[in-house]
Amino acid sequence: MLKEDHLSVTQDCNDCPIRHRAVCARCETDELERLEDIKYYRRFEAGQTVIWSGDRMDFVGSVVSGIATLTQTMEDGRTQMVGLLLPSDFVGRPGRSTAAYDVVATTDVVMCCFRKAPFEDLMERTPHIAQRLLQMTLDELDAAREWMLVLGRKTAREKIASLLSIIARRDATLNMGRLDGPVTFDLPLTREAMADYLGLTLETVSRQVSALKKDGIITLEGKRHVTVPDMTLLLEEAGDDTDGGMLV
Amino acid sequence: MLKEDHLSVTQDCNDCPIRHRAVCARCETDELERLEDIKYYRRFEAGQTVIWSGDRMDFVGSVVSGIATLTQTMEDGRTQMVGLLLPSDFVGRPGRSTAAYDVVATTDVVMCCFRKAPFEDLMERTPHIAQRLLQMTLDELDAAREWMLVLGRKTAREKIASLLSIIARRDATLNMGRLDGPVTFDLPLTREAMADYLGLTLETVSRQVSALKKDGIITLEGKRHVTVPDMTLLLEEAGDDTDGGMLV
DNA sequence: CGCTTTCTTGATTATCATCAAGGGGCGTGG
DNA sequence: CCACGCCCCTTGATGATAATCAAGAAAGCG
Repeated sequence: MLKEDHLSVTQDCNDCPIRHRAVCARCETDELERLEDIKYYRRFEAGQTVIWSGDRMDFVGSVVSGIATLTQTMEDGRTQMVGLLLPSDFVGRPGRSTAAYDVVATTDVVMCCFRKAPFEDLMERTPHIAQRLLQMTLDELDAAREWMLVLGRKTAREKIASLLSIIARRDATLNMGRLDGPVTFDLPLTREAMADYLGLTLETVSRQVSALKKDGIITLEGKRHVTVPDMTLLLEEAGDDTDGGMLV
Repeated sequence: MLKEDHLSVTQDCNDCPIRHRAVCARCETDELERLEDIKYYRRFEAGQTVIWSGDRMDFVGSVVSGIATLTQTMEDGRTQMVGLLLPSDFVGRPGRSTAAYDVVATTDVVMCCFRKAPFEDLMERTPHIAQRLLQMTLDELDAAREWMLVLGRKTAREKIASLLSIIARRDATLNMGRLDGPVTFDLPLTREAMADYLGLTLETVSRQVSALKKDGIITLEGKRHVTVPDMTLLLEEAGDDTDGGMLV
């Protein structure tokens, strides 16, 4: 009902909450204006599929608010999450016409979309866009490689601790929180989504979360609200280099 | 002894075997000339470490010949391969001063290196380089995501079959081979490297290779020379969508 | 308040890791 | 040319970790 109202809330790029972190971050005023010409907002409800793998993609875009996941599914139903899309993250690949992964909204999501063909044209003529996209893609590649170590070599307990650290760190940077005292955040994922992220079953996720709680590494209020009394302990459980630079 | 000779073999970009696939692929003649000014060749012997994680990196570059690996290692020694670098692949990250991963030469390797600072300058002024690097990085990200499915959700047997398919496909495209008859190739990796690639132990790799051999999916001459009588069967073992487009 | 979705916990099983021993190829040196 | 040693690989026995199967509790929602 109010949906259409929400759609029009964020029309002006200057008021955009992701203005300085998204693919448009480096654009000058005139470049932004050209992006405005081809942009439109779309809203997706929690649980809704944004794009099916294999579907034709005629837009690319940025997550403005909410959380979405990128997943791959095998024929027999086994699924692996391969990307977690947060506000300012980019969706879609210039130069490719069909989606390679399922994109699903985990919470309500607002996306700032660009029609693909005009966006590609603009990118050819606007180095600032391509430069920013390169930077973002390199960051994602680094994240993917970190993730590969988690998937390939860590134990279930370490996997859970790793995921919690990642979410805690992100929340801290987004909300200007600090990492040297107790850290508190909400899990944006169900146990099943956590399992798909980590290559585990949801039962194992549940058990390991309980174990970390029993050992005092974390405390829970309800199932989703997590407090980490001492980040150092959590990072040790994750098997990461002892706090190396992370708390700085 | 002949080493220094080899170093000077590939001095002219026009004769370069990776000219049309590396980061310089889109460059015009004048752009290439500016790259020539800042490039130099380096050779690494099999087993030699190209860069240690955490080390200062004052160059970036392309693999000209040979194979190198990107690996991460945990404090207790567990290691995960996160990249397999083949001829034309790019090493290093513009805008970052220290290496994030160990780079190790698996075979003898020749690299075409660019001093980092001049390369970054040149990239700012040469969209053709940034564009090509973006394309290559997006491809790597796709490969990493495919790899994540393998690490997170596939069984040991499927992992081995997946790796063999990847190598077979690559060999076919490099050597203009076909994938619709028997396919033959050499494994460029030891059992241990395969294990680090797949998140397994070398014993499990050995057992699963033997099992695929016993079941007639592959045949072996020696330990490294593999023949796949029927790619369709191997792809089925890998758990991939039944040959979908792969044989085209 | 009842229903569905999400989560927890227990019992059992399967898969892969670990520990252990030995085979085969290859280069080096006697 | 052969013997020795080293590296890489194979195979077997055993054990640990996480998956599977199953039941029920808690939380969210109409």
